[in-house]
Amino acid sequence: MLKRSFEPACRPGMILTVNSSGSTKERILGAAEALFAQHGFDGASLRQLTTVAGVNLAAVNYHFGSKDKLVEQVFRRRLDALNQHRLAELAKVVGQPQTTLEDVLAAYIRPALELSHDGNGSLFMRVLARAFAEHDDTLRQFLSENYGHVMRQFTAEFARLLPQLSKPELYWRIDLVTGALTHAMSGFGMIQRKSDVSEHLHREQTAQHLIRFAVAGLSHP
Amino acid sequence: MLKRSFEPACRPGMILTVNSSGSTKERILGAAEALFAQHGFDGASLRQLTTVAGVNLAAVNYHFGSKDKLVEQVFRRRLDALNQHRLAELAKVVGQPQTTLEDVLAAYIRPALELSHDGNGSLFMRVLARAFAEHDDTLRQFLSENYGHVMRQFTAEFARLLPQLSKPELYWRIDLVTGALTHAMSGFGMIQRKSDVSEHLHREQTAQHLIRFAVAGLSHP
DNA sequence: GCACGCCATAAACGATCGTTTGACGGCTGC
DNA sequence: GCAGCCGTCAAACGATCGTTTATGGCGTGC
Repeated sequence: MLKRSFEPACRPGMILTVNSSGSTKERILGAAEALFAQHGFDGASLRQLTTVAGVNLAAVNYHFGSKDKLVEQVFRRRLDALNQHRLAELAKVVGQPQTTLEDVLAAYIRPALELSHDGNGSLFMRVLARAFAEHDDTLRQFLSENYGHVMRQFTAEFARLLPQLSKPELYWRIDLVTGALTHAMSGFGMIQRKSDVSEHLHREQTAQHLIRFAVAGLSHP
Repeated sequence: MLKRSFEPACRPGMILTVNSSGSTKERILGAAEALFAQHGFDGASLRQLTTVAGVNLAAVNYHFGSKDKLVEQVFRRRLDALNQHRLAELAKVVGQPQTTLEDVLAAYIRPALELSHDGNGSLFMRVLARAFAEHDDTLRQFLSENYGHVMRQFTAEFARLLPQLSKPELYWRIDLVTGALTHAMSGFGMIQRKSDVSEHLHREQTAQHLIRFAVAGLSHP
């Protein structure tokens, strides 16, 4: 059921395409993303990680200070870009005369979807799904402190577009939709790869499905 | 970000009410459920676990064979009952002349909700949410082998009630709904405790919300 | 009475963990 | 030329991991 073995995790067909490209810090971050997605934060050891990254064992503590700090940087690297992207998209649609729920949801979902379709980005979505499942208070606080304002801005927009819903009701629905999206995004790494034909069309279809699902989940009577 | 420290995990206000009740095996299963929910399968050590359970360190390997087997039993104990309950509820509604989507979803959701509202059962839902996020193939196979027939039965019923949806479309929506439910159930351990007044009413409201959300997510045009 | 299975216990096993250390080469600026 | 920082490296540190072993108490059946 559990696996922490070292050797089989490095079998030939593995991801370990991360090494031999970019600086040491970037290689570590890439390998960390892949191994955290596969084996979790506890399950992935620094020895696996540095082997996959093709760097020395001590490099992690030299460049990041500790394993925990490395975890934090793995989150920061992706979430900074993701939430910036989300805010930019949101700013675009709220400026328009007739903002719809679909527009706002697209601003929330599309950036995450693009990330999950971009090679290593899909691995990060799995890391994120793991993190949500952890229910760790430290992580919760980290997310709230650094990216809480984004969620608050979107929530305010949802509240404006769905005035018939009470606050608890709205929060609840947002929570459910968030769960569905996280679940879906973290799974795309596997589903999506089944047919790589017309990648762009597939991505557009996916976006439409997710947005429609979210609209239905948020606005049903 | 990560915590595997031993001492603070056993601070006074902790869950550790598990010990000193029931047989050794049951105490171990209870403590395992709680610690796996909090710290994950890798993060929870057998030494924490046996301390919380009030049993000897060797007891786990004596009664279960290994830590992995213990994990499996933690799943079996709850999932056997849960899926049996689900099938019983499903059998009730499909026997009726006019089966609705709400009925089938209620048969799927209510048993899980009851489990998540029952003390340690809510901890198990968190364990389950973790397991889903792991994306572990071994676990996937375990679930498919032992409980796949339940999901297949429900899926067939969904397909019968939603003939306008293509198979891929249906599977997708089920996946999204499953993600939302797992996310929600695993979170109830925290949300629900905020107001313990009229527990039964709250539970009924929750069930209604989840079912309506699922109906909307599955059957939107 | 006593041999035998069942279970709890303490102690130890080897392996692996995250982290630290000290030495070594390559580079820049004086 | 050489002092000084930077990044890399092998090696070791103590701690903790899952698992195994040896011992002994306790009850049951012959």
